[in-house]
Amino acid sequence: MDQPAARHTAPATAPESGVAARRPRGRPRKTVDERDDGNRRAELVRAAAKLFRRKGFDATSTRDIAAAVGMRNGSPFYHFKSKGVLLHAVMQEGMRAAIERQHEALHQSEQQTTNPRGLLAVLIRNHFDVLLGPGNDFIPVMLYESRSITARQRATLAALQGEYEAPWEPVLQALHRSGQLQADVKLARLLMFGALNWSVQWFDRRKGASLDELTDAALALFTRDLP
Amino acid sequence: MDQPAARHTAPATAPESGVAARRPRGRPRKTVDERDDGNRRAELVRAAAKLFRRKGFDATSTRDIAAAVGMRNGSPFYHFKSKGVLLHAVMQEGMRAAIERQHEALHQSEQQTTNPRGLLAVLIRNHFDVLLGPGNDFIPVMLYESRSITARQRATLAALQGEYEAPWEPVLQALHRSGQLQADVKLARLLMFGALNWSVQWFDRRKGASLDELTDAALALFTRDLP
DNA sequence: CCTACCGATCGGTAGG
DNA sequence: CCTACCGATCGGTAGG
Repeated sequence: MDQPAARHTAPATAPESGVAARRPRGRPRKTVDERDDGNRRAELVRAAAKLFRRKGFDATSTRDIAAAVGMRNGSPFYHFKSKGVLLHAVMQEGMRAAIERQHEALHQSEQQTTNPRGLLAVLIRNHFDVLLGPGNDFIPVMLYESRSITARQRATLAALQGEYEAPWEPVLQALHRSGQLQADVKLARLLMFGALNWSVQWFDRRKGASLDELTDAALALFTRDLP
Repeated sequence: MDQPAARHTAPATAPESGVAARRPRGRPRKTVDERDDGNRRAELVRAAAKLFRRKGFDATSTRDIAAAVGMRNGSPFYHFKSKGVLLHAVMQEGMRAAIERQHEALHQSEQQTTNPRGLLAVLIRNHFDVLLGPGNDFIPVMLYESRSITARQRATLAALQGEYEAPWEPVLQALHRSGQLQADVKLARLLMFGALNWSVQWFDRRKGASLDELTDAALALFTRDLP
């Protein structure tokens, strides 16, 4: 069923290159210069996303995450109340960035593209970027670790997901009306997102198709030419 | 991105109905009657599949699994050398059953159906059954816990997956030749399986579409009528 | 953000 | 397959 992808056995506790060295030691906490605090938090989220994606949420210890940013065992809890809150932060940050990125992609192309098929191409291409672009670990974590968040956390994410999916709806409706998309729109959307999201499992940036080729294939698979 | 699905918070340690009561207490092990041993092993695999699916591999303890079949803490290790071997057994058993089921589905329909689109319908419908049918936890576990198996284990599964996918290839090729499938065949196969496999994340047997309706939608989405 | 630590859980094993 | 147990790991906290 198309489910390969090597298990990265991981160098266990290798800290990010040089990060530990750059850590300002005796600095008083919470000075006027808040950049430091904010950066540390963002570093934690980024490192957590990377580890959660590679090893899974349960298999990643908070000690792993701390080590990745050059902190000691208990220090992540200074920034996040619990490991679960950190996971949620990864997902939220991922959705926030994805929504913004999609906005920009649509805005940039709106000058040239107005036909539904072109818009779908933009949406799909951007979605592949969000899923498979270098350093984009946030959304894959959200997609594959949703079991580990609470109902309340899931609710706030659902709102963001609705925001993300909103621009797709009119495009799919238009394609359906013109006969370029035959299937039931709601089921088509679910199946389409599945096809795209699953690419996380098999896509390898180093070999095989490019994201553009992937987009072409998806578009050819899902839509037909105007009758 | 279409990623809801409620988290089954689970009744924690409710044993299978009556299983514990039926356990033969003082029976000597390994008598001529080997049925018992085989059944216990199969029970473990089934219970493990159910728990692995609901809570994830890492979040499921071997104690959970033991309790689910009315065993004590260490007893699963009498049947399986390690938790990882048990996971692998779940996946293997799932693939074995899926392959057999697919064989039968193709055989049964071969009398009536010879056109590629009809065959694809049979394959997709059967795949939905394998993924979403009642009690079918094995394949979802394989799809979503592959990170937790070793490279060697993955290799044996890859062989089975190849066996499972084999009948799809000529069907997709034929559809491509006739113009009913436009996209590149290899990428189309990967995207299609993604669309189907992802249904595990959102499909709810109790509401919404039936597996037949799902199959229709997938077929309409992926293929076009003969030109 | 570090130090030092606690309580709980877990995979697995010996020995019957 | 049970009993009893070990060593390791983990999330989280107090106190500075």
